Amino acid sequence: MSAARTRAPRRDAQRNRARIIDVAEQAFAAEGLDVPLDSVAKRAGVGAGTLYRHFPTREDLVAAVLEGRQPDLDRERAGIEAERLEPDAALDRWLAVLVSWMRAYNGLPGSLRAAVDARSTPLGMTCETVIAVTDHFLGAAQRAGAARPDVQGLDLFLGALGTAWASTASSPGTEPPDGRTGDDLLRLLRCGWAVGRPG
Amino acid sequence: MSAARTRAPRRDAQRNRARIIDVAEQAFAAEGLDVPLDSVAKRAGVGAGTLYRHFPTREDLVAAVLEGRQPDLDRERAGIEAERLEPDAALDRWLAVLVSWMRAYNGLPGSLRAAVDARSTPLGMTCETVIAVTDHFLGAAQRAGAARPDVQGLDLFLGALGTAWASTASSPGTEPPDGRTGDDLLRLLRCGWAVGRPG
Amino acid sequence: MSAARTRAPRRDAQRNRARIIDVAEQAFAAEGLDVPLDSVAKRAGVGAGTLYRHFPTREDLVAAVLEGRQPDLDRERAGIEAERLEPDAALDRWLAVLVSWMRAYNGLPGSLRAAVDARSTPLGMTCETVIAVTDHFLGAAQRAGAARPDVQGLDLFLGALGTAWASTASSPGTEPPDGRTGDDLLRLLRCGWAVGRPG
Amino acid sequence: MSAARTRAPRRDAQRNRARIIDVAEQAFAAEGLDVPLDSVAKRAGVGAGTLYRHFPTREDLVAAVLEGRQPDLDRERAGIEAERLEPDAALDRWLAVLVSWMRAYNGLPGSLRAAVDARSTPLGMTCETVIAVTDHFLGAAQRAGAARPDVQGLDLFLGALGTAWASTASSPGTEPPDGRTGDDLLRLLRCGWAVGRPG
DNA sequence: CATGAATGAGCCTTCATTCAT
DNA sequence: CATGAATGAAGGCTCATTCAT
Repeated sequence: MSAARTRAPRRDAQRNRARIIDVAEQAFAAEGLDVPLDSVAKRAGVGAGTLYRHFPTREDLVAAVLEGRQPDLDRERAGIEAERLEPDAALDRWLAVLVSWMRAYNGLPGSLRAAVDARSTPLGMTCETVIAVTDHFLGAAQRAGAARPDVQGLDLFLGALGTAWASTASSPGTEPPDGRTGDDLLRLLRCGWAVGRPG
Repeated sequence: MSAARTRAPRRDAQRNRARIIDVAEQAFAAEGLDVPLDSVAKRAGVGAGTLYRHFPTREDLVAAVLEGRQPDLDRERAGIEAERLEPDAALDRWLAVLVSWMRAYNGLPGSLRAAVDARSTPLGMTCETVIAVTDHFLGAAQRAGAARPDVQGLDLFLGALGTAWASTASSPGTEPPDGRTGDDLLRLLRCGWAVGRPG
Repeated sequence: MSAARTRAPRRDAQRNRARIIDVAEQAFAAEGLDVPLDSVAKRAGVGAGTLYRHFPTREDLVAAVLEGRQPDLDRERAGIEAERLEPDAALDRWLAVLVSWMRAYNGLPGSLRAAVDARSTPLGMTCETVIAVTDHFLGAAQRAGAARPDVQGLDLFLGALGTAWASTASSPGTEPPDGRTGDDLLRLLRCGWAVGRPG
Repeated sequence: MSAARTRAPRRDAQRNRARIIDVAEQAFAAEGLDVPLDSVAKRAGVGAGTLYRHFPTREDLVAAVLEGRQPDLDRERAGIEAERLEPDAALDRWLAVLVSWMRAYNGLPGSLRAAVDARSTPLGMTCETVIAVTDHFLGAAQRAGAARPDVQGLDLFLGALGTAWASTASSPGTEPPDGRTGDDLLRLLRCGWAVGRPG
């Protein structure tokens, strides 16, 4: 790995790219996905053109930020699998992770919602990855007879999206309501396949 | 009450108000809740100031439009009750009505979502009315042991909101994906209490 | 003229409109048709939106400015006709007027060139008007056997456009070269019909 | 000629230069002279700096591209002379060639127009070359009494420029109107001297 | 000598809200 | 009470040119 041979005219470029992503992450978290890209560029100490060179589309930037958080998602997944839970409980947990992930930035559900329809975009691919994992957990639950067979990962993904959206303020600044987090909604969503037997 | 002495003081106003609402309804349906108010005013044949006088806030206009559709909702409710279904089936039906109602205009879920947090506004009161009905059906189901006791009408309202949102394109023109209408999502939502036991 | 009865909520609007046109005329003359509209608005002392309200398109503004100069053109035409010249001489004179008119603002030939292809726009209609006059003079010359019968007003208009263009700097700032005005070109253009009898 | 001893010092440079010109030719033809130089560099597989080193100015690049097409022009000229036409017919043919040559790339007339005023630049020298040939044909016609004596090659060059410009859409994509090609204009231009005998 | 990343000014457009008439 | 003109901030995007590597 002592690969310090490659000509590296990209040293600062990569640094800039990383800084942009870093700044964007914070900006998204603080002001939502709608924050003016100019302000991101400024805060990152680069020109507008530089940001644009790296991320021609806002979506591209969002995708890059999410990519940076991918390890977290992988870790969560591994954690769930390591616990060797019942299939339905595992799915349960995964959905909770999903919703939480979607709520990271204001407006993220909306972007993901749009990306699901437009595969092939970087963000669309991120969705596909996540949906695949969901399918994985869902499949196990279905094989165990713990989930309805006519449901797909995409359904759950969209359901989680709606849940995350409903529990998030759409307009930046609106607070995540009065204690009514998405938990109640999530509970409903879980019930969908975990069989909400009151008994 | 003493007949017609005044030339046309309030007559015009009411006519204008009605026309604005009518035009807005069409505009909302066609272009979503984001239509420039200017264009609504123009299409209604009134000045921007007039529209503004009647509806100081876009929310007010939305509320007025929804008010006009309230009878439909009442009728639906009456219809469900007239059928004397099992409590859970009735709730089921009501939720379907709810989601459908929320999907009438692009962007409506978002406005309702915001209004729920800000009661006292006209739109917030509309929400309360609808939530009350939901509580009515939910209560019956709960008393019949057909629904979890720890869920509230607000939860279902928010759930329906998320469902309606997820099944609606945010940007006008984007089609409700590949056949995956909100029905699948709705099914999940219903399952939450309707007991989705595959067996 | 004592017509001060009509409700006139447009008094200032018209004043603004006039001022914008006036300022634009100067700006076009000084910096060419490419001046930033923002600067025109600023110089006219109005907001960007106001300018935009009056002239949604740059073309609309150009058309309005030209409209203001229409009387000049009419006067020129009347003057030519008053002289009762031979048909070919009259056409000759009119073409000179045309070229001169086209050279008023840097970039005008280009806008007119585009407008000819897209009738129905305000600028396109201006073109049509001018072409009609050209057809008038050309027709007379043709009937007198002094001009080729297979040429149309549009041909001469385009020819004049090319002539005006060739004698005007395209990039603002470049001076109208070294004494080589459009006269030489115009001479060529005139010859096209003045002596072009195939027979 | 003595085979390949030097690794590739000048070889690359020349190869790059050639490739850039080649790519630029295609880009100019497809998108006009306004293509972003960045894109040309990218398509040529070189860095922007490299392109810039070879051609400090866009004009320089244009000149280089035209230089590449010079043989065609020479061949045309030779062809005309080989036919031993009457002087006026020869000039006629040459002008047609000229206009056609000017219409090769969108925006070319504009660049040439500017270059005429600024001799000494590479593009200006290209113009001079072409004007010289025009003078050659024109002179012959004048000596034969077939062309007005007070016209110069530069006049015809500018006339051809205007003709080429007027018959070319400025915005890429706009078609050369409804069948009205530059032929009609060219016809006018030809007439200017072909029959313009003052006598 | 090549690379290609960074710069950064500049323009157009939209629309909610106010207020003179 | 209606009108509709004016406001004016704000944001996304491009691209020629430079210069560090």
